[in-house]
Amino acid sequence: MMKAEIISNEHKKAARYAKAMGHPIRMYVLELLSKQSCCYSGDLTEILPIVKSTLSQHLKELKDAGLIQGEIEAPRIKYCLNKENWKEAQTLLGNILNYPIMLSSCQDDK
Amino acid sequence: MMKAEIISNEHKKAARYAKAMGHPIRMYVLELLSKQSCCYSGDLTEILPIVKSTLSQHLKELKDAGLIQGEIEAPRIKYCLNKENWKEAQTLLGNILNYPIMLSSCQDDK
DNA sequence: ATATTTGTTCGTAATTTCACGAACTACGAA
DNA sequence: TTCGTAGTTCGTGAAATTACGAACAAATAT
Repeated sequence: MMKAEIISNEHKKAARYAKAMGHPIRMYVLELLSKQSCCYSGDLTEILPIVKSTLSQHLKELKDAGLIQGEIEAPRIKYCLNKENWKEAQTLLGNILNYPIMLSSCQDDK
Repeated sequence: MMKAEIISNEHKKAARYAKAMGHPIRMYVLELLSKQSCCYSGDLTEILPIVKSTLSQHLKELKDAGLIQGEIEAPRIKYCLNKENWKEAQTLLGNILNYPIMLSSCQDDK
């Protein structure tokens, strides 16, 4: 049995989504989109403490990870969640996060 | 109003947890611990396609992020979830992931 | 006392991430 | 056509990530 197979595609996908969420700016954008359906990157630039080229990189990462999608609404770009993949992220990450916590045999860290 | 304040401590904490989950090996370990209460790093080394020093680094990252804790059980080390922080991760990430998906005005990506 | 087991730390190297400013593209408005 | 607005891409640099093997530390076993 190949060692590598222990890591399933689901582990990889879940990790990919988690990695995309692994930055405060990107977490902010995702939270916003989970609550407000869409946003414009211009508005984000005005609010966030980074310049537009940096924001563009973060949005690209979210796009590459499949979590958001952009639609041209000239001259701006409207962003919203990629619903299909967002559901997958909910499922994959939820499977891990929402598993009932077991009684562990490690001493508690107070 | 300071731009930087837009990013809350909760965004930062959630991103920190997500980042720690953002690698297939670490995702595997967390999934294992969410289902089986504890594990030994020696057993992981035998199963995972990385050498022990690399595994040690990944476990350290999970520890530094607060998601797991280790207890010496000489000559081995027993790892389990840090329940308190795991619950926090469930809450913070759940708040974002489990928000009901809104009807978006972006065209669907089929 | 010496060897074995278990895991961490160190040194190294390749790659990726993050951030910025400057330059560029695309579009609509004047 | 020329100008302004909205974003992306490019070039750069600093720092972090990922991985490995070698060396080390700590405890147990022989």
